[in-house]
Amino acid sequence: MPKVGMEPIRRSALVQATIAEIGAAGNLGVTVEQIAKRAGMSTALAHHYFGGKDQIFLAAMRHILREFGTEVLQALGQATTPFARASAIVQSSFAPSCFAPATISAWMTLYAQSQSSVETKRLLKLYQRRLHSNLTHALRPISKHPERDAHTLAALIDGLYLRAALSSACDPKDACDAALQTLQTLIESDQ
Amino acid sequence: MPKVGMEPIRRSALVQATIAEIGAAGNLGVTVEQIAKRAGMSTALAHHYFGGKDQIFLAAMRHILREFGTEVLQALGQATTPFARASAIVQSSFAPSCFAPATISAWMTLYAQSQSSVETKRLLKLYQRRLHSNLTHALRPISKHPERDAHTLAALIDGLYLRAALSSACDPKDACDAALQTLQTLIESDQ
DNA sequence: TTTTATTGATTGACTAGTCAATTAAACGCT
DNA sequence: AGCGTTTAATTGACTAGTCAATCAATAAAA
Repeated sequence: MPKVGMEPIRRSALVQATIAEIGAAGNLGVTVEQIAKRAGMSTALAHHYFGGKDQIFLAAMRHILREFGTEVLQALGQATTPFARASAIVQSSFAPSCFAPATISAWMTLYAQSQSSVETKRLLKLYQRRLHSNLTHALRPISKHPERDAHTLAALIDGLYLRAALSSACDPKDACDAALQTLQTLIESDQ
Repeated sequence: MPKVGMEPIRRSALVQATIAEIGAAGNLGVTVEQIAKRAGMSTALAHHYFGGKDQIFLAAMRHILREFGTEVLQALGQATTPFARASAIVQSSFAPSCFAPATISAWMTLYAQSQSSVETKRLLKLYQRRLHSNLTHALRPISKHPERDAHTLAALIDGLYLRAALSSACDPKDACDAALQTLQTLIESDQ
């Protein structure tokens, strides 16, 4: 029963299903059939709309990155002071949505895939550049070394995320507090 | 031409070949056949000694972690002051051996696999615990918050490593300097 | 003769991707 | 409004390939 205009609906369903399946499996060992089944369609249709498995995965990765980007943008919009801006970026990075099992798995997979897929690497670099740029902009009025501190803070966020995501008693709040604490220390230091 | 006592030789060759293949492929999409071929034996023999693909990969991961552990231990042995100890840990984490393509890929794979393999997760936690413990011990005499600063520094190391490993112009030295700089800042801060 | 090392050949299962065929909506023409 | 044509949606069935794991058989050392 073909209804016209299904393409965006199907694509979105496939992206959602992909993220869900990666979350359930924990890695990229997910078949197109599983994804298509969860999205309520045949594998042929999935191939029809995306062309291949790689494209499906890339679309899912882009979706996660875009979602994170809007979350940061929204948090930044409500911040009025430079410190509040830096703080908002940190807090967005440890938002509950970033710790959904599917998101964690997708993020880890992103790192692993970046070693063999240039497009995945490009995506990851894009995320890192944006994070760095946002932090630099926020820190410029309050830090003596905005670039350097942004770099440190960005790496710290990634590292704390890794540790929090891996820990069984995964507590995003502790990681967030640690990052905020270090942010404070960095801007207070003269050196 | 069966010579007795081949087991340790074969196992070691398989581990080396696994790391090399992961480095060449960039991910876990490596077949037992490729590994066995590089190690100069049949797939049947690889299965004979390790039981299965998972075991081969786990052995490779353990090997990398053990190698890193001895590197840290050696660096610690030459350090006399607390600061030198902390510095040695940081520098070991950014040693050239950690940035061999194969090591980078293995490390990324480790993160990704930890989401679906409990044994891999266990290995990764072991590494993190050791790093944290080493840092805490080194920082105790020179930091007002040894535990907290160790946690921060450990996360920073992981994050800086990720960024350095991902960057095209991969410069371990810059990452190392950034970590040392932050170490300095942390122990100088009263707060 | 027992044990260890070793492999070629094979099996069984799985998977990405293709394709021809089907259904019905949309469109154009009168 | 009716009718034929084009187009989008959809899938079952199939292909061609891959891969982990097994096993029976062989060779030589103990």
